Amino acid sequence: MDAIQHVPNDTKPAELSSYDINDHMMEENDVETQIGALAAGQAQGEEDVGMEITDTATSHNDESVFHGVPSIEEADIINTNFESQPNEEQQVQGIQEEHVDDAPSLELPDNIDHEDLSRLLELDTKQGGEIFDADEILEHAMRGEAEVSSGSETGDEDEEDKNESGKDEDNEDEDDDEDDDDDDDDDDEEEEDSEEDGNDKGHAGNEASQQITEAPSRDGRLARSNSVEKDATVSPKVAASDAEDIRTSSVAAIPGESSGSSLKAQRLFKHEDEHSPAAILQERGDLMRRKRHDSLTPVMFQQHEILMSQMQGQNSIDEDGVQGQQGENGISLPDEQPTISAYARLDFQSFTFYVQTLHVIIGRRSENDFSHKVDVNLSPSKSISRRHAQIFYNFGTGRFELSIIGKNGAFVDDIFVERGNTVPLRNKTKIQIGQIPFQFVLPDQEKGEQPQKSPEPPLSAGPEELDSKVKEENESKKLLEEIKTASPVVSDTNITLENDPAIAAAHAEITHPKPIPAKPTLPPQPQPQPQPQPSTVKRERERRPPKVPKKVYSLEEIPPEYRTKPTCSYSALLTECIRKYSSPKGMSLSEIYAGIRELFPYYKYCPDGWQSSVRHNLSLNKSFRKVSKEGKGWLWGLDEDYIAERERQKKKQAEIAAAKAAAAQERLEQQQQQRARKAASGSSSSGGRYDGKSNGRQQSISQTLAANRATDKKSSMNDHQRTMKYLQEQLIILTKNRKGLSNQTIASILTQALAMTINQVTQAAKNKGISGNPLTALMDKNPQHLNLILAAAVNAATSKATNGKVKQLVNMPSSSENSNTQIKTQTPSSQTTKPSYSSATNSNKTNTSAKGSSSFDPTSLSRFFQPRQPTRVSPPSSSSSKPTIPQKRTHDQDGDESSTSDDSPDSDDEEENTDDGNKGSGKDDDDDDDDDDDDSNSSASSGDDDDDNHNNGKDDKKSSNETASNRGEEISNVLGAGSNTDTNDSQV
DNA sequence: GACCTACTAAACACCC
DNA sequence: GGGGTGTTTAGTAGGT
Ligand SMILES: [Mg+2]
Repeated sequence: MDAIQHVPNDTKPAELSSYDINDHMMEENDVETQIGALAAGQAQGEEDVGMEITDTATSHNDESVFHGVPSIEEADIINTNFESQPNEEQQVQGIQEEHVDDAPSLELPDNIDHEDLSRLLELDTKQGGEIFDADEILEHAMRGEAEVSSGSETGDEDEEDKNESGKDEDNEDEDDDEDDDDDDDDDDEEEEDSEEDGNDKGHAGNEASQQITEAPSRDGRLARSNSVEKDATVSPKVAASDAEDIRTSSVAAIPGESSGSSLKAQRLFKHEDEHSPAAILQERGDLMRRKRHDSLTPVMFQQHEILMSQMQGQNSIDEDGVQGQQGENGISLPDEQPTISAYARLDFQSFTFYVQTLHVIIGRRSENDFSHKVDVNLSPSKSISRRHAQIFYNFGTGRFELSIIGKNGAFVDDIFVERGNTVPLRNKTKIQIGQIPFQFVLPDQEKGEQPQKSPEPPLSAGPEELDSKVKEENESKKLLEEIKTASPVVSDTNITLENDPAIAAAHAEITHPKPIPAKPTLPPQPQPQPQPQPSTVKRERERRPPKVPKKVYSLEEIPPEYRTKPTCSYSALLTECIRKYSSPKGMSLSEIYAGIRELFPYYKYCPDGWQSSVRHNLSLNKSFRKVSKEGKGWLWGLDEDYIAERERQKKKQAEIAAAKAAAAQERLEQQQQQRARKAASGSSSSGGRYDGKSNGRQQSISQTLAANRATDKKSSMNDHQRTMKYLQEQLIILTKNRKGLSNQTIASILTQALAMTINQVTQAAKNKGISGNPLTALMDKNPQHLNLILAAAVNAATSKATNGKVKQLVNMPSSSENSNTQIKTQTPSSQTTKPSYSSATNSNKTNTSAKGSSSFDPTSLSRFFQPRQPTRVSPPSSSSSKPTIPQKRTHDQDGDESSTSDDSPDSDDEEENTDDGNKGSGKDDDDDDDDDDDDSNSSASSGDDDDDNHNNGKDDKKSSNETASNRGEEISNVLGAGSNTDTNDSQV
């Protein structure tokens, strides 16, 4: 127990997890304080760091408590503490044991293929990079949180880094990214851990630490064993006892998936974030941290076990928890198995660090820096960067890889690897960072039967099998998935899970000790596992038979962030997933499922059914192609050519659109000028509409694709185009006097103003229950009002764009007189109504609208509309009922609660399109901001991009402003967006 | 109301 | 033969 208590998973923050070599030797100082901070309070007293931590952990251990989950804060604190702490921390993270070199040899199969460094390098950049990308986001979030919670530490780190070297900074950045990854991993782990912890009571959380230190107390192990059960299947290999451990590990494995996912989790978070804003971010951060903490623990694959066992029972966990000591090694319980579950271990001269998470950061910890997560603190030597290297599991390659972040590089198998390079790690790979040599050791796979078997690996767990068996993984993965699902909560949600009793219970089940060794099984809740299983081990499958139906989560069990369906389409999901996790060989369906779960935890909790959609998408969407056949099915990959083609088209169209827009603007300006001069009364016709089309919309690929269709729509477009044209013209007029603002600024202002106008009008109309195109209606019926709105929007946008330097670009008509002069010029292009600007009349509305020129007041619109109805009947009520904002298939949201429901969104479909992907893109927008960008890939976009457009339409409404503003694109663009996004197609 | 897009579900056929 | 996989079709829902 103690041991378990020692370090609660929770407590461990990612950082916590970190293991300092130094720590061992060094002090534990800070920890205490931090610990004290821990709110839990429990801990504080306790002890030394370790204890304290433990305490918290302990408390947490109790499921209830645990669930209570240490608030993020606590977790964070803890983490920090841990960091500071030496021993425990060490334990936590990895498991460091002192080690006896002798560790039983792990036999590692070399599943991992060794590749040439060069090769590796290549890989690194690619794959590794991607992974990290996701993390980056997380990191940001994390940092933010960190800052908030912890305080400044992050800054410290950075500073330190800087101090160290400019490069370091870079490294740090990288690190950050990595960290993110780590976080993710950790998170996953944490989840797992948490679960385990919950079950184990602390152990789980501790796992990492426990493992590390402890030899695992039996209890812990037992608990694990429970978890192990799940794992069991996974890694049969290990001896029975080991098996148990393994199981635990497997459990972890399960989590592993999650863990694996955890990496992605970040992204998920992002997505989630999308759903929920800042709060979510914070949560993420918290999660991240927590996860991290937890992450320390986790996993476990059999390998670990194996390792452990091999290592000797050494570690074996003493129940007691010697945890910390364990590091030492040894000991242990043979039978039960040592239990440390880990994906791999790092054998240092004086200690051993167990890699229990999918991402381990190796570097130099600065005492005050909590922000940086350093799982393995090599030395205070400046020659070692804070984040000098990171070991992570590359799902794409299915193996662990070492990415060198530190400026001074490192030696891998006696080959110098410069910073920025990534090298694959295989069993017994020698690594030297600074003056510290160590060896990367994988657990024997043999024992486990298949090295990887562990299921999860696929995405999550990767480690296990890393290499080989991807396929097998599939199965295992599935298992894992299931397992995950079972435990899911844990993993993903950490937090929530904690909260949820049910979850806890589930966890408990999972962890339950009972089973011990042999049976793994997963427990997902239902799990029958205990069943007698064959003795042996691991055959999860055996257990599976009972196959646990996927657990149905209650709302409470699902973390709030994961209750809503991601807004992105399946095509976007798939694109992102494949981009991020796929190996050159492609991804199997099960891997894809796992990847999606990782990226979007929502899918961990929702009822099955989405897989069908995924398959449907893969088949129909041309962006996805079969890469190679493996096992029952194919390995899927992205059809980059197709995607690239689409991209090209997209760009092309964008360029064309831009050109048109520019031309149109000029024309308009000229025309307007002429008009002004001539003062021609009826000038109405502006001359060619400059293509309404031109509105500037850039056609996206999808659009292009859809172009054909678009034509059909043209008719409908007319109004839209006309309206856009009108708006564009008006804007141009309104911004004639640029007041010295740069074109860019003006463009931004125009964009924002347009977006604001569209949004406000649209929303106001919706609120009023007006369907149809309110802008057009307004333009036709009350152009003055529209002009005022535009003017107000322009001023608001101007103020915003210039940070208040220029509050007005347009002189708002005090009341009646509008500044209309300008406005007057205009007329809605074609049609009809020409606004009689002259009158500036409508002061009322105008005024309101005008309100601030600076302040844009949409409300005025409502007024407008109300009366207006004539034009459209708007049953206000009904419409009103609807959410004003057109969310895309927000249903989800609505449904959010119902996880099951579907919500969802978007998607792709392609159908015809062939395109496939196009559709998805819509979301992208959102994503774009977030992810895409980051990823750059735009990935999502890529495949889906097209879709995006479509989506855009929907989104646009919502975010039109944002997008527009963000992008600061040209007016035309904005228009395009604003109007109907979909229109894109239409545009054509 | 017609069309689209996106999603879901189900039916089938394949393959392991 | 079960189950995963891949394809196809039908139906639905929200949006334009
Ligand atoms: Mg396809």
